[in-house]
Amino acid sequence: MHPAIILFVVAILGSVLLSFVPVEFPYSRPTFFGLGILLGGAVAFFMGRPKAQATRTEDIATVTLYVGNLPYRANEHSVQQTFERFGKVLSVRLMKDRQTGRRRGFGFVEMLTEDAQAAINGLNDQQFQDRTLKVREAKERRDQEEE
DNA sequence: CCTGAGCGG
Repeated sequence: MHPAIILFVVAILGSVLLSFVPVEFPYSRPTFFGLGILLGGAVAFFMGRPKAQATRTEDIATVTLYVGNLPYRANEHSVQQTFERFGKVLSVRLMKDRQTGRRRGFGFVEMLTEDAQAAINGLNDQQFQDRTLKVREAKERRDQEEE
């Protein structure tokens, strides 16, 4: 439900509640309505928060980098640390065969678009744990990312 | 552990 609707309903509810309080209730109807607005606003605030975060996440421009020729002993943490020398790393996925559990020697690193080129320049064809890394923009296989 | 081109869940 939209936060604004909740705000409105709570406000209306607040003013209607006035009819159930004694006549000598010290607060006026507009004041009560105002309290309803405040309460509704608080509800709307907390309901709106996760939504706002999701929107911000979608607004971050990222690229997924293909990382090939990885050593089988490489773990996600070491790869992430390596790429973080060049910028913000959003996610690291090292692909391994689901049946055998064997590492496949490549993976994907999601980075901020503004940092990705530096990571490609800095890491492609560079040595990483005795292997020569291949780093380039990933071909989008499933969903489309910003470039 | 085993493997060496490769673009995923």
